[in-house]
Amino acid sequence: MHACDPVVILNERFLAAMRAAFADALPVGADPLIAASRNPEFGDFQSNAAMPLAKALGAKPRDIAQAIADRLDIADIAETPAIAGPGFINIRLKPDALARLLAALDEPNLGVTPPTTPTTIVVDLCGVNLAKQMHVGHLRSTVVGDAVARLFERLGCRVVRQNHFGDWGLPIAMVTAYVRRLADAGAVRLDDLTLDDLDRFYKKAQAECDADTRGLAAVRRFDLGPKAAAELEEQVAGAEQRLAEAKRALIVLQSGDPAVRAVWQCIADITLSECLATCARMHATVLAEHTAGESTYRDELAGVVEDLLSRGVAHESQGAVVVHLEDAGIAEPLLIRKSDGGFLYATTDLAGVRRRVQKLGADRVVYAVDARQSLHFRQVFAAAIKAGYATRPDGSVARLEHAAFGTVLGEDHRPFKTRSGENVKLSDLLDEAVRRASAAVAEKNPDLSEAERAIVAEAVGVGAVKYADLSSDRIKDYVFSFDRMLAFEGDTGPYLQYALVRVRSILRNAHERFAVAPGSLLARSGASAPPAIVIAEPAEKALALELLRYPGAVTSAAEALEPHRLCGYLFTLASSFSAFFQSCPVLQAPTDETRASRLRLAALTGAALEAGMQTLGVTPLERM
RNA sequence: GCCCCGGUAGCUCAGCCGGAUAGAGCAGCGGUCUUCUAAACCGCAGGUCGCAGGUUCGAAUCCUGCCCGGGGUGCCA
Repeated sequence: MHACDPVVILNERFLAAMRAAFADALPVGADPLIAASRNPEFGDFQSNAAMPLAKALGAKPRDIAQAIADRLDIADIAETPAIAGPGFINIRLKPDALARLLAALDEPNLGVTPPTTPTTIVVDLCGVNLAKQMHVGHLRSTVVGDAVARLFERLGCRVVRQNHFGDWGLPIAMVTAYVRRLADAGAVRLDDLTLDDLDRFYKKAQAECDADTRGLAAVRRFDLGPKAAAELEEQVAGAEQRLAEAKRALIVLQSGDPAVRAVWQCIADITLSECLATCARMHATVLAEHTAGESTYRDELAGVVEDLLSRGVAHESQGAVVVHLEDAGIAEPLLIRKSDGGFLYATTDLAGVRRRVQKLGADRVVYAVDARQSLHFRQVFAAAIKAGYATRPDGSVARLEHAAFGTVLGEDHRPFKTRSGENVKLSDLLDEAVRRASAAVAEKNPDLSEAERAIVAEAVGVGAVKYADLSSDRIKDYVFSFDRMLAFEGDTGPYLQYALVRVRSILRNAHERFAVAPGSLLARSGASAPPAIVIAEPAEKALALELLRYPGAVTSAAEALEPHRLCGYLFTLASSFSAFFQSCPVLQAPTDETRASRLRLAALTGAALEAGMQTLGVTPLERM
C-alpha cells in the first residue's frame, strides 16, 4: 500500500537488507523503525533498527547499522546512507526520486490504497434526544463521529452511520403525556409546535415529575414549620402523581395506542427534522436514513433478556437481571432489566451491537460518545462479546470501540454553559461563530460581494468551530474560545481555508495570464502529460516531503479513530505551502519549466488540502 | 473505597506502539507587502515535560508509588 510513501518503501528495503545481513539470526518481528528525520541536517528519513538488534545479535549497534547499510538496495531513490550517533542510519532522498514519488501520488486517491477485502464500519454518532435542542453536548459526537466516518470512507471502506436517537423511555413518555394534555385542552396545536416549545415542555414535564423528597425530609427534620411542610408535601404528592401518570403513559405508548403514538410521532418528526437541518449546516452527513432510534429496538429488548437468561449469560440479582463481567476484568455487573421489569439503555445498546454486527455486517463498530460513558461501553462490549452478539457469520468477533471524547469547557474551565447555566444551543453557537466570521471577512476582504461574503462567513464560521473541536486529542477536555478559533492565526480552520484559497488564486491567475488549463496540471484531473516536477529549492523539498505524508496521515488517523492527527498533518502541510508561497514565486518563476513544476506542486497541494478538509467536513473555498 | 481520563512554555495545545538539541500557535520583542490574497512569511526570547523511584545504550513517551484536577461507580440516559 501507499506506493508513494517513502516510509513504506524504505521499510520494505530495510527489511530486505536486514534479512540479507542476518538471515536466521534476525529476530522475528524485527522492525526497520523508519521515521522522518526531525532535523534536516541528518537527512530526510532514518532507521533506528540497529540499536534494538544489538542485544539480540550480540554485536555493536554501529556494526549492525553498517551491515544493514551495506546490503541496502536504495540507489534508485536515495543517496548513500550515512551512519551516525549510536547507530542511526540516515537517508537522504534524491530530488528526482521525490519527483517520481509525487507523480505516483498524483492519482484520484492521492496514494491511499483501498482495503483488499471489503470492510464495513458502523459509526454511532450524533445521539440527539427527542424533544430536546441540539446543544454543545451533541457537537462533539456529531463532528467527531462524522469525521471518523469520512476517514474510513476515504480509505475505501463501507461506512454505515447510525444516529442512536433517544426517542424512547420514561422521560419521552413524560413529555408525550404533557404535550397530549396541552393539545387536548386546546392550549397548543400539534401542527404549530416548534422544537423550542418542545424543549420547554420537556423541562416542565421533568420538573413536574421531580419530587422534592429531600427538601421535604429536610423541612421535617429541622421542623421548619407546618406551612413549608404542607407546601412540600403537596409538591411531592403532585410529582408522584405526575410520575405515576408518566409510567402509565409509557405503557400506553408501548402498547401502540394510536392517539398517543400520533403525538409521539409528531414530537419525533419535529425533533429529527431540526436535528438533520443542524447536521446539514455543519456539513456532517447525518440523514434520515441513518436514524436508528431507541424505539426501533423496543420489540427486541425482552427477547435479549430472555435469551441471555436462558443461556446463562445473565442472572437474576436482587430482583433485577444482570450480566456479570468479572471474567472480563470488570467488577461492576451490567444491569439489563430493572426489578420492576423495565429495560435500561444497556439493554438497548446490547440489541444495538447485535443488529450492527449481525444485520448491518459490521467488522468494526465505533461509538462517538462522551468519555463519561466509558464504563458503560466497556460493560456493554464485554457483555455483547460474552453473549456472542459481536460474532460475525464467519465466526470472527467484530471490533467494538468507544471513540470517547472529553468535555467542551468555557473560558472558566467549567463545562461550557450560558450565563444562566443552560446548555448552549448548537445553532446559537454556530450563529455566533458565523457572525464573527462575517465581521472578519468584511474587514479582511471588502471586495467580496455581500452574497459571497455570506457564503464565505458561513463556511469560515462553521469550519472554525468544527476544526477547533477536531484538532485537539479527542479524549481531552478542551476550552472553547471564539477568539482563538476565529483568530485566523495558527492552527485553525480559517488558516487551512486560507492556504487553499492562495493555491486556487495562483491556479486562477495561471489560467488567465498564461492560459494554463486547470485540468492540464494533474494526472488525477485528467492531464495526459502533466508537467515534470523539479525539486530544487529547500521550500520545494519540504513541501514535497510533506505531500508524501498524506496517505499515511489519513490511514493512521482512521486506524486510531483520531481526526486530530489529520488536522495536525494538514496544518503542517498548509505551513509548508505558506513557506513555499513566500520563497518560491510560481507565476514569476525564472523559467517556464520551473513555473510548470511549481504549478503542479501547487495543484497537488491544493488537492491534498481539499481532500483533507473534506475528510474533516471543513468547507474548501475559492476565495475568502 | 475501587476504576477510568488528564497534568508539557505566561495562555491554548501537539509530540506519548522509547531514539539525536522537547515542537506549534497566541501573547512579548524585531524584521518582510511596486511583485501569485500580509487572514501570510522570517527571526529573537521563553520549559525542573506534576513529583519520586525503576526498566533501558537511550524515557515527555514504558512500569510502580505518590500529589493535583476531572469523571464514573446496581435499578436515569
